[in-house]
Amino acid sequence: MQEKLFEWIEQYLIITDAEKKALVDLDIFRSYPKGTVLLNQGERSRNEYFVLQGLLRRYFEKDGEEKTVEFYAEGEGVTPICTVNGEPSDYSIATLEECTLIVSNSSMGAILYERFPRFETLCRLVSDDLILKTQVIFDNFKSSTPEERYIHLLDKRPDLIQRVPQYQLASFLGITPESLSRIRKRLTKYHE
Amino acid sequence: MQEKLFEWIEQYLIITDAEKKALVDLDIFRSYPKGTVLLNQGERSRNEYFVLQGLLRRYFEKDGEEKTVEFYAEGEGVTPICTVNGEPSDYSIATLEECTLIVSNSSMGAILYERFPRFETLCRLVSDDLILKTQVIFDNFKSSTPEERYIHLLDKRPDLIQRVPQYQLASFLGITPESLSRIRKRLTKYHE
DNA sequence: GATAATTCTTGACTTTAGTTAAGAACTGAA
DNA sequence: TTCAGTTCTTAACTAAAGTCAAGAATTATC
Repeated sequence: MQEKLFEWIEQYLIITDAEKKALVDLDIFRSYPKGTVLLNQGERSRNEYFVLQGLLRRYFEKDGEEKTVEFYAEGEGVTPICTVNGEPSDYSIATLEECTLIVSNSSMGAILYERFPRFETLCRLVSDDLILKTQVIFDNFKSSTPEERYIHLLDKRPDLIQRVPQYQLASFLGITPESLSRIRKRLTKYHE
Repeated sequence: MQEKLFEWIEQYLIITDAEKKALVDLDIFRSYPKGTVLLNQGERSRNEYFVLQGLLRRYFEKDGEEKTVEFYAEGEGVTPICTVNGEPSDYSIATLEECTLIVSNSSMGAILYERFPRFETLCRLVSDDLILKTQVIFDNFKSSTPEERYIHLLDKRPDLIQRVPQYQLASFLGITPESLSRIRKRLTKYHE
């Protein structure tokens, strides 16, 4: 399972065996059953999560509604966003499936940075990459209609369509479940 | 003018005089008149821009339309997004006002990282901060109506309303200029 | 200061999303 | 297998955004 982590890291930076060992020694691998709430909106936590197996959902409550804003599948990580400096989190995080995760916190990060300065390089590279991806996604989102956004999702993250309830997908696309249902109907009509 | 840069940096990390000098020695301060296109969609460039004075706009062409996706005012920087590894840029960048900018490229970054490792820490902190801000903005955007998004903009970046043509703001909000015009009308009606 | 170009507003009309409500389809647990 | 709870679809209606076109207001240029 930890091989998945190393594979992912080595997209960015080749690491030594000593560095691998340092990571494993932190004892950060954890499993959770489906439906586990890892973090509740309003709670303070410094944990960060990286998905080795399974699917996470990040969401928040607004006007009594649950708004789903992001999913994290294998090889994706919940950045410190929800877990900053002991501030109460704006978001909740829950597992949508049984999950194997890497759970770390900033003090572990500090230890790693000190012992292996290259981890800081790694984190910067990962951050820069994430900024880039997020911005492209946001820009596309802005300049698309709900229908185009759904088609785009079908293209880019087809797994989500299978793994996630539609009302959560709808929220993720910034529309109502009813609207998503109609969009799907519209698309099948013209596609067959 | 360079004081502005140091002020901004020291939100994240206090730097020494030697480090300040290293920055200034890179000779990175540049001025551009209003309307200068710094980067054209499709061009390759490794430059990064940080705004000391003035306003930048990032945009791209889609269906023959110019889609404005972001503005960068004083103290904001165009991250390497448009300027990755010699890939043709997905975006254009232009000045909306006369600008004083810091123009740097990744080779300068590499020099700095080597001579002053703390710059890598700085960049990571800045990146993490940007990820956080961008995600919060995106999440709000997703779960808001166009009208709410405009009200939010009024609240968070009132300067933009003054400094940017409305049709570019509309695009930035993901709507048509006509729609923005009607939203403004609606709001003044109920507000006075 | 007159003219041209750009930007903004308005109106009429079309399309799509939001809302509310009902019921169908599916899922999971006893 | 049945029942309850959840999720998805449909329908009727309302509200808002997109589109197209015209003209008003503003800004830039000579």
